[in-house]
Amino acid sequence: MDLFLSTFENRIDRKGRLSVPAPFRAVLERRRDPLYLFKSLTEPCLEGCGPERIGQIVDAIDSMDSLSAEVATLQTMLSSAQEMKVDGEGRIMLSADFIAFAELGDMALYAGIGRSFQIWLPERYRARETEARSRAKSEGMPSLRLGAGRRPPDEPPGDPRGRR
Amino acid sequence: MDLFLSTFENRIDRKGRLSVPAPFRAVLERRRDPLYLFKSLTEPCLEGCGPERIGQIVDAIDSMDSLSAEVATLQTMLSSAQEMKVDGEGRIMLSADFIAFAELGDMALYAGIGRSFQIWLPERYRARETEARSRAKSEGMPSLRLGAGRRPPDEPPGDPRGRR
DNA sequence: ATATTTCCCATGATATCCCAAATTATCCCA
DNA sequence: TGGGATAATTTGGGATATCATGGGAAATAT
Repeated sequence: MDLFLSTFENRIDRKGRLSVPAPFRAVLERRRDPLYLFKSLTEPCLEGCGPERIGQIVDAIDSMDSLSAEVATLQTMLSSAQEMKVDGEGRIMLSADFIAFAELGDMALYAGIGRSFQIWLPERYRARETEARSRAKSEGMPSLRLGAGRRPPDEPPGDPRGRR
Repeated sequence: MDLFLSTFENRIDRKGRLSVPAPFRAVLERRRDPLYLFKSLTEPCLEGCGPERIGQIVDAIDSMDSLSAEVATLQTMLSSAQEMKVDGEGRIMLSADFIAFAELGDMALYAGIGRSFQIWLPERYRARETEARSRAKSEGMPSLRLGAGRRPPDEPPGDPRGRR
């Protein structure tokens, strides 16, 4: 299983082009998957994924009551989604809409979060990261059940298996 | 699977012509499908799709009690449907009836929602989007079980467990 | 005949392609 | 281990193609 991991900071040039990090491109190319971006529903960032996630949303909509608020929410995700064409140099073009939504300037930060990744204004991402870290310190780690989910709950803390 | 995604805002010119977004045209042309538009049953917008969705509606009607209210409702969709002719530049002409129904002015917003798309008065669509986003923030995302896709089929709908 | 609609071509804006420079990472051998 | 060579990646810019849009002329209908 190959995943989107780590963070990368790239420049948005004056034409609105942005390089996709080579490791992310490698993941998509290995699967021969196109890249989709859509506006996050809950945060000021863009989400990137492959087709399978888009397909899940489409199928969920078809199986739900078309009058429900949830369908409207899922439709909002799809109607903000774009299949990105990657140029010969591995770049995508961010629409003005995307740039405005994530409030990007001339730099963008990719944050790999496993099966998908996000694109943030770098300063904002870092602020959020330090915030998350201090929350972890004061409130303790979220309950993480790694593996098959049957690890004994009394395992000693300080487990080095953090992220990264 | 090629889908209708993203949003596009196009002008309705003084002759009443409206460009179909090139990516949407590409989806239809690849399948050599004509384009159908009909009035939404639930919202002040037009729905666009290929023949397969029209066929689904026809089949649904055939399998239902012909005296039921639902059948009358579905028939309303069909009777409002028009096969649109697309000119050499990829434009359609909206009937006065369609324009009045969706209350369109001189701009139209296409919203791709997977296997179909909608046409809205831009301001109205954006208001609806804002609403959906604030609802998603306060009430959490719709229950989408991403990843291993092993959601029990009997899970209650409206599960507030958002993702992440 | 008069009003629409359809076809055709023109134009401006913008995205895409292609090549090249600059930057960074990787490798290899001393 | 160091340091230079080599390769990979990111970034920039000009040329080209695509797309949305507008308008005139031909065709069709009223």
